[in-house]
Amino acid sequence: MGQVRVRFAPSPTGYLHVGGARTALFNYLFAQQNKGKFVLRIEDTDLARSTEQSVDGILEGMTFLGLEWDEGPTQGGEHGPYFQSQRLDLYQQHADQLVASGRAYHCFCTPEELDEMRKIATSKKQDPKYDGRCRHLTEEKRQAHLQAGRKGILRFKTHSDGATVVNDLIRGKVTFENKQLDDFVIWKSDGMPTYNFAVVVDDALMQISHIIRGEDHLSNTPKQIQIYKALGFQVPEFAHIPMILGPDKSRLSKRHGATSVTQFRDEGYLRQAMVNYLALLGWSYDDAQTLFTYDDLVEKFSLSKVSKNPAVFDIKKLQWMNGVYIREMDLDHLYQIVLPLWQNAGFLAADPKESEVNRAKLILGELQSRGKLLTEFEESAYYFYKDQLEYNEKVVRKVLYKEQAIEILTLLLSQMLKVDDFTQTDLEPIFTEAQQKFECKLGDIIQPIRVAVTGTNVSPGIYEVLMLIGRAKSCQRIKDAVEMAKAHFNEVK
RNA sequence: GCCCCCAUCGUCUAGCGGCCUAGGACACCGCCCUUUCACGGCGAAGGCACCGGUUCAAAUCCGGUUGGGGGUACCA
Repeated sequence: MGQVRVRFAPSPTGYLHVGGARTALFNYLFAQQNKGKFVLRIEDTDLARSTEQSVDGILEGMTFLGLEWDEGPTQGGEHGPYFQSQRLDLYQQHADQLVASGRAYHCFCTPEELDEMRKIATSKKQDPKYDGRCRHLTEEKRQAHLQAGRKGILRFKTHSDGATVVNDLIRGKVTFENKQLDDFVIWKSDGMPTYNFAVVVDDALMQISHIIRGEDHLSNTPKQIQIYKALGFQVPEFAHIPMILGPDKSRLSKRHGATSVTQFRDEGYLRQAMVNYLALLGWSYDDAQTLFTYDDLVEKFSLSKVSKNPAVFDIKKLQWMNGVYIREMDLDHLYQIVLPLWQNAGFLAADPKESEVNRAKLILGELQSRGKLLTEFEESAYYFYKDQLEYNEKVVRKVLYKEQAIEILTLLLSQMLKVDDFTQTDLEPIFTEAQQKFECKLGDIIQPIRVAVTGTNVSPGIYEVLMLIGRAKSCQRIKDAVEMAKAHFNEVK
């Protein structure tokens, strides 16, 4: 076997979705593992639907996932160009070749005629295939059509006898009867080649050795194989990986929620989690390992372990995995990632002082095991930074609007103002003494303070929270809470 | 309609004829830890789609049924 060359060939008609990303990942891993090349090619022959914006989105998604391509749009390569729209002359040459060799012919049927043809066929319970009526057009008629200004299209003359076998690396031999195929279009009237034609010319010319793509392409493979052969190209290896489905088992799409990888990034997912999860969608290593580093994947990935059945995308597992990677990450690294988010939220200055950085890391350290998404750290950190608390009304009513809560807060407030150092060592005794005095559980002391200081009943340990918020602000908030509770009781009366 | 692919807990999967009274992970439930929430620890529940074969023996091989997915475009 020569050098391994694989490719990812998205059409820029939308963002990079998880299905495409997973396909790109498998290609990337396979290339890395075999010291081969990973090619990125943009299949933009659909003039109506392709957009530049989509190209950017796809590149952005790939970059986020760390799927670096060896040849492609940005840096080129010796088999370029890498946009199909810039390879028209190549397709033209090969189409001419097929016409010259008698394997392709002009067809002047109108869409209406074709429609009619299919309807009749269907009503007669026959396959709605093209009947090949233009296959034997005389040269005069052909010229006449051309003279009349009809552009026409090109159809491939398929072999209808025998069978075409796709030797799939994942599924084994898949046999298609050639009589199932009709003379399909290879050149459209808008002057562009069709997918099934362009993909073959490109993969052959780009010397792709293994075509790893979604299972939705399996049924089209026999057509492509016939073109490979008609053009005298060597047929590459194929590996059709299973589809990714939504929770309702239908093909994953926008209506299932987030499906573009950049959107996942924006929602706070880490590259490692995304890659790890995607890798496990349709592939597994053994019965024990679920966490894989990039290097691990490159080493352990194999097409033979790719499963044949479609996989349902499970956001819950992705979230769990994201949490795992957040927890595993060392604090400095996590800080670097969260920094821009916090700056954006106004928590930290563009160029924070060292003391601020240290405090931010301490806060983040407390939050680290409590978040599954990076974006959660914005909400869970706000009371360390913002002066104005957003009280959770339900919680306030339940915890603060109690006669005893006012007493507890008042007592603790006076103690906290007196204490030498605002640290756990000095703070803890205050709480335990209060607990004894009120003859209650420690939690009954802590919860009112927590709500007073954070506005909610969920936070890191209370001593850490107090220390990180600081004496002045903590005491002020407790004072505010007491006022608020008192006001509530006055109102009730 | 026709063609192709697929079928193990709710989900992702291990399993490639006896090691399976089917293993792991997520989710769910319970318990522990505890100062709330997480984290962590322990435990429970939960599956070989169905029907026939082949075999001493089948989740594993074969056939059928059912179900799901894909293709059948001048989309890719």
